[in-house]
Amino acid sequence: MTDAPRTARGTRTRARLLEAAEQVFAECGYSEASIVRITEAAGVAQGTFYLYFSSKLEIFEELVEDLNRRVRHAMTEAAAGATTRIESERAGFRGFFEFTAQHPALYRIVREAEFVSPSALRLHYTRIVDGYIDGLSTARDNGEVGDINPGIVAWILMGIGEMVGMRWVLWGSDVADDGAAGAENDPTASGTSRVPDEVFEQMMRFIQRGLGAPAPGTPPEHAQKTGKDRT
Amino acid sequence: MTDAPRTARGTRTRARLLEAAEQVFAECGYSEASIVRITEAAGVAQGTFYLYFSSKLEIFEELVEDLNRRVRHAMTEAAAGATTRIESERAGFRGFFEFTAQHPALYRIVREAEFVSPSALRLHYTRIVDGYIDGLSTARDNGEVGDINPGIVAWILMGIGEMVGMRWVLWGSDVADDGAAGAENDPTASGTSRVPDEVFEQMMRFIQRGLGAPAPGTPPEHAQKTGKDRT
Amino acid sequence: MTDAPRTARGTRTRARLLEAAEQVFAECGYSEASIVRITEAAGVAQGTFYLYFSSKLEIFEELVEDLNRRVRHAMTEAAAGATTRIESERAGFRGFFEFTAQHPALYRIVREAEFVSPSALRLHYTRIVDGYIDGLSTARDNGEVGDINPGIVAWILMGIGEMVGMRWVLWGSDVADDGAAGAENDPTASGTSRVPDEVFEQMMRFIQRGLGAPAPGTPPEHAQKTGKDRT
Amino acid sequence: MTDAPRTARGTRTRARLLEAAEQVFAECGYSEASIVRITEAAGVAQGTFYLYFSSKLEIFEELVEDLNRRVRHAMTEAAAGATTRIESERAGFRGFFEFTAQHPALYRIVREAEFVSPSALRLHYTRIVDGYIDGLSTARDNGEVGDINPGIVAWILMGIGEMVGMRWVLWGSDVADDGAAGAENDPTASGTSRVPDEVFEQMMRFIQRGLGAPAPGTPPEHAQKTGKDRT
DNA sequence: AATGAATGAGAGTTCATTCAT
DNA sequence: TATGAATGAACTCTCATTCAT
Repeated sequence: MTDAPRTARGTRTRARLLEAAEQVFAECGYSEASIVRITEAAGVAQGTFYLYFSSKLEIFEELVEDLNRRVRHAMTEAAAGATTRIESERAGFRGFFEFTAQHPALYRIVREAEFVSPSALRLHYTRIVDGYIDGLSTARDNGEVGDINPGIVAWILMGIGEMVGMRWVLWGSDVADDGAAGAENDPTASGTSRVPDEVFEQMMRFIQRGLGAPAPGTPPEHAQKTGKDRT
Repeated sequence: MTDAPRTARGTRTRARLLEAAEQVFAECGYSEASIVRITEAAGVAQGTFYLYFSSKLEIFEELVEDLNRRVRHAMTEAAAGATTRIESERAGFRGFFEFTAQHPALYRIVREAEFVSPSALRLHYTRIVDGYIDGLSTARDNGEVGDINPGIVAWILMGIGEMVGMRWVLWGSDVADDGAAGAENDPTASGTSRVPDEVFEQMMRFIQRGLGAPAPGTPPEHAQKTGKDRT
Repeated sequence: MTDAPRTARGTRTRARLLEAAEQVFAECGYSEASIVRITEAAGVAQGTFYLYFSSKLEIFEELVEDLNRRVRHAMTEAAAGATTRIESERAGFRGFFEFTAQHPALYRIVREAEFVSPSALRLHYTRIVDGYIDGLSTARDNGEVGDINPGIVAWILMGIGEMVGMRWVLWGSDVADDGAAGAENDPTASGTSRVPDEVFEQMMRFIQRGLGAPAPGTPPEHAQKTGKDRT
Repeated sequence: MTDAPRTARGTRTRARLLEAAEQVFAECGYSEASIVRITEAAGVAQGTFYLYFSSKLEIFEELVEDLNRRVRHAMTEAAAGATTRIESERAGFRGFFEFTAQHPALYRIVREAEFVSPSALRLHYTRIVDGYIDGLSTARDNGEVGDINPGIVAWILMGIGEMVGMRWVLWGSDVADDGAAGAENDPTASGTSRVPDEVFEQMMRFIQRGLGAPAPGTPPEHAQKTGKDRT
């Protein structure tokens, strides 16, 4: 009754609907987004929507799944060339922020998903977290980080990334915010993401210390202790 | 055209509406919540609502403001007796999680606010963050933590608290989640909040290290203590 | 959330909706009838409908119930003055046909109810049938009719009345129908109903005989046997 | 613009559509039935439907026509071997009930047809009635029944059959119904139809008497036989 | 201060039908 | 002959809001 297109034309239409949905959801959020808006954006009739999706919720969940796949891809892709744990972490966060900057939908959609589709929300977070867990477990076993519990610390990293991403990528550096003034005034951010360098560095330094990781270039046996010496 | 009640009866009605709204918003989210439901829960007629609030948005924003005031109160109250920075931090997080456990509305409402009232959302986060900034600035000047940028690190702490709160307070410890298995199986959480002790301790250790703070029981002259000296 | 009006105005509106619904259902049948049509006919807004009825089905069922009550009232009322069983039967059918002529909705609605609300349909028939059963049981015990099973014969009477009503009241006497030509050409029907006299008399004679009832003015002891002698 | 298939394959497809339609209409009624459902049940694409039928109404009317032909066939077939009028009547009703039991569609569809296609409905009834009229006219001329008006009595028989069929074939014997209790408890019905024997016998006795026909086993010179002589 | 009837725009969804392939 | 994508009007139903009482 719905779902899989059987011709090339159908495939194209379905894809256009998904694109339109991402755009509309990002702009107005789940509940303000309407099928009319989505189909208008996709340039098809309302009825066409129901040829491929059985409800607004269904396309939403597919979209969350899709974005999740893409953000994870962006993160692993970014981290691909890294040789040390911490480099990989840096690259991963960079990838995350850049993806967020390019697809603000991710953030907006995911946060609202709490009410719309709790299961989709959990799956999204859990999948990303699982990636962190893998990396952290390996790093711990290699002595690259301290004796942390990866299943917990992964959520911490997730929280940091999400909040920093919201604050600096989504809101931008022009937000009135006493106290971080220095950073605000410097909109020069590396890459395409809008996280100012100082913010990114502070964040990475915090994480590194938090993980009990040796500073870059420091012999591994001094790990946590000598973290202060760098810079 | 609305707003301030002029009699004691009116004051009571208004309060009942706010209470009902918190409950209804927490249960269904902003857009699913309807005035009918709120007025029903408050035991008044639909028209009565508009005697005290000019729109659904208005009561929502007032509610966010109210919750924000209360969560900050809970945090400072909890931290009141603390003598060291880290103790205060611990107590603050404890207070935060406990409040969240008792008022899941906070989380749910705030996360959806992104689309409903971005300004309310920002105000909420900013106010909490400002509290962190104050504490962190003082701590840095006292040498209790490393030479961090409080305007950035505050957001990091916010992110950690929010994600851990979502994961363990809102979702509970019974969520399937490979990797943090040990923690999951131990639902003994201190206080009324549902964050398992191990999770809480891991989080605090991460934060402490991240801040460049001396580990508890560690002689202050060592490693982390001097973190502030750099730069 | 729906149903009972609390003011005189509300009561009036609800009644207008029911009236409009009867009219619209009679005209177009259940599925072609739309809430728009009903509310337009009632002169209220669409939303108003849902103040008093939670769905099209609900108003339909209430209407069937209502019509059922009224048709039974019309039948018993008509039969009130009758002294013998057969007189009462005659009067009852007369009442039935007259009501049908004035409220064609009854027929149309009830017949379509098979798909819409089987329970309402059954209740409708069962209630009328129960009336027949009572009358027939008494008549049998009095020796006014033969040794029939009232629980079966009642349905037979129901069927006769319904079909004759459909054929002559609803379709009218102007229907092309070879074979009953004589009756057709005589549109003079007693009372306000449109069942031609000959049809009514044939029907009553059939029923009388079928019941094993003595012809009017015949001593009861000859009951079935001498039925032929009358006229 | 549509209609007649030109190949064997087309003929098969058309037949499959009709079959599917009967099934779907019987299940959901006319308005709830959708072309999608019919085509799905038939295993063809939606567009294919319009190759053979120009509209939903058209297939409906063809179906009513078809069923009408078949039910009449079933009735005449069943009555074929009968030697007396009353035997033939019995057999005819048996055939009718059996057909109804096997094709509940007949009932359901026909009753809803009132709104969908009044002309089809009338044609359906009229044709069956015409069969009765023929039989009754002959019987009357032969003195097998009283001096009835076949054009009227035929409709009476139709009504009896329809109501008994609805009550016992469609609803079944397990319907709560005070008064006919004895019959309910005996689900042993002859043939494949579900009309209990007692119900069938009561019905036939009623009809026989109503027609002024001699009871079976009654010497023809008595009572009912001479009913025709009156007037 | 409080009520609850009334509104009407707009939501999601269905479906008979058309048409290019 | 057969497909299935596409249409768009129509449907039922919801809800924030207004207003007479």
